[in-house]
Amino acid sequence: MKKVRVRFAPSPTGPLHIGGVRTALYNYLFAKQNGGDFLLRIEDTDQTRFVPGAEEYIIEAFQWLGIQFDEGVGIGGPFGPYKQSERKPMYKKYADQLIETGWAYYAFDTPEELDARRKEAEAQKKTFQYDATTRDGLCNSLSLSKEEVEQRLQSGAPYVIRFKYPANLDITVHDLIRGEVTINSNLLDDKVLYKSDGMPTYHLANIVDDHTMEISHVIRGEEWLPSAPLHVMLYKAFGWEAPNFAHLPLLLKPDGNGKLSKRDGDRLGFPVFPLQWKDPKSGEISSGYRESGYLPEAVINMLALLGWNPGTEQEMMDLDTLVKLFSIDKISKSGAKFDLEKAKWFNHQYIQIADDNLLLQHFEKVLALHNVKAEGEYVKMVMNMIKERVHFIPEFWEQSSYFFVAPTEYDPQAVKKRWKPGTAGHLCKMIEIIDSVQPFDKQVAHDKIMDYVQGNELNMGAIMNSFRIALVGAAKGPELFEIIAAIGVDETKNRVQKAIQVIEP
RNA sequence: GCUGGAUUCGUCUAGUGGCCCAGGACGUCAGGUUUUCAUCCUGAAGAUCGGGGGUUCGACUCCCCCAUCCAGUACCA
Repeated sequence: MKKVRVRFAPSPTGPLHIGGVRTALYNYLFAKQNGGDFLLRIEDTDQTRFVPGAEEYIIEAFQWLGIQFDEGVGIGGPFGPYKQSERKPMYKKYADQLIETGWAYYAFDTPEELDARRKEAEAQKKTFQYDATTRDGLCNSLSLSKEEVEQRLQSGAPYVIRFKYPANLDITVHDLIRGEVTINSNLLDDKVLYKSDGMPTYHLANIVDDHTMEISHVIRGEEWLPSAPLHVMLYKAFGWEAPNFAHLPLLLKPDGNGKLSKRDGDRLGFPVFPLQWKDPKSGEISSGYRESGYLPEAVINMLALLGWNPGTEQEMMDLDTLVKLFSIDKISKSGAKFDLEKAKWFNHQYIQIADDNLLLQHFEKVLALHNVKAEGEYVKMVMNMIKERVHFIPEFWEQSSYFFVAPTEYDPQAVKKRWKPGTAGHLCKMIEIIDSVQPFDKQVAHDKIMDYVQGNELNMGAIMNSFRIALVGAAKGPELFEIIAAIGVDETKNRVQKAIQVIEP
């Protein structure tokens, strides 16, 4: 049995899409479950699409998520280099080998000529295809004489190397998720394997690398399914054993249909990228899960369940658990829509079970962002009082600001509902009562206030909520006497007086 | 257009011929807890299993046709 080796092979053309993260996650889970290796290979054969910073972004994203590679770019390993641009010299000989064995041929047609052919065909409602039926009419080593080919090659004329499909051959791809997928070679285009700029295309580089890196399973997005027959044929042409294939369903946009794209995220209010990304050219910023206040564990859990399930009703799973439970045959065949509400729920769950110290670090960062300095124990106490209310890290502030800073505004709706004529008088009286509890004890204070409220036949809801408005600025937050205990009696007095001044000028 | 893939509650999904007049989760709604908000608890609504034909004693599950959606169709990956 061959050792399990899988790879994640993005191209550095921009930030890593969340769908790509899921693909990587599934690869990781599969590798770890089978005691295999997981590698990162950068596929940068298209020099025109290279985006600076993209590679670093990819590495940082996986660091944040806690998904570790065993080999690859940034780590190294026995099968390096792991960046295709650095492997450039080795591809040519494989392309030549295919020419020698008759599986490929030189083509000298210019992009313009081919473009014209395509347009022409389109005008007749047909599709132009570079294949067995058209090869002879085009400019290549199959249609030209040997001497002519030789002469063109020697003169340095630009050329590409194309794969030569055998005519009318049924090619079957065995897919771990979809079963057998068969297509006839007559329907396939003689794909370019080697470009005129001296770089291989994805197809060649991918097969050569997967083979030389001893990849056992290719787990990738469904968008690759149509080119899988080519890959199968390439393995055959080289006489190599093909890896197992698994084509993952796509991640769809939450509304309507179609692949989740960069634009959808900011349009619908959720990140499409793990980390925030600033486009180096346009300066445009796309939000990231990390910056939006997601915990990596939540992102992983949510992503894992988009297209896979453990077969039980368990939903909360950390990385280690996922490694244990994952299985390719439980991956679904159809695309999954991203669900913001479910993501939110997951994040809330993970905030509740997060390690206190880790959460504290997040909380302290949020406070620093709002220029608040506070003593550690106090911050910790506040955090535990409010954390069950927060779904995303930045919400720590809106749920806790009044523990650090007195409110300057009072929610008009709450005021309208709870602040009645006479409220101010009662609040003053209550302040006196609270002040009389020496030393302050929240239970004693609570009981005394209750006596006052009942003794004066007041509306509990109204009076207590007006008190809350004065302290918090809104109708929210933990138990009132907890808040008083936290901020102190003096501060309580100040806030009540200020509220009366502002609300009843 | 052509080729391939997919199709179960709004969403993610369970379901591999009888246990399914379809189960769970998120969301929604209602009630409870909380003096408020959030949380939490309980309950409810919600899918004629895309449509139509078969096969079978019996189909969400097998076969065929149709429809719809998605992907691919580059010297991009």
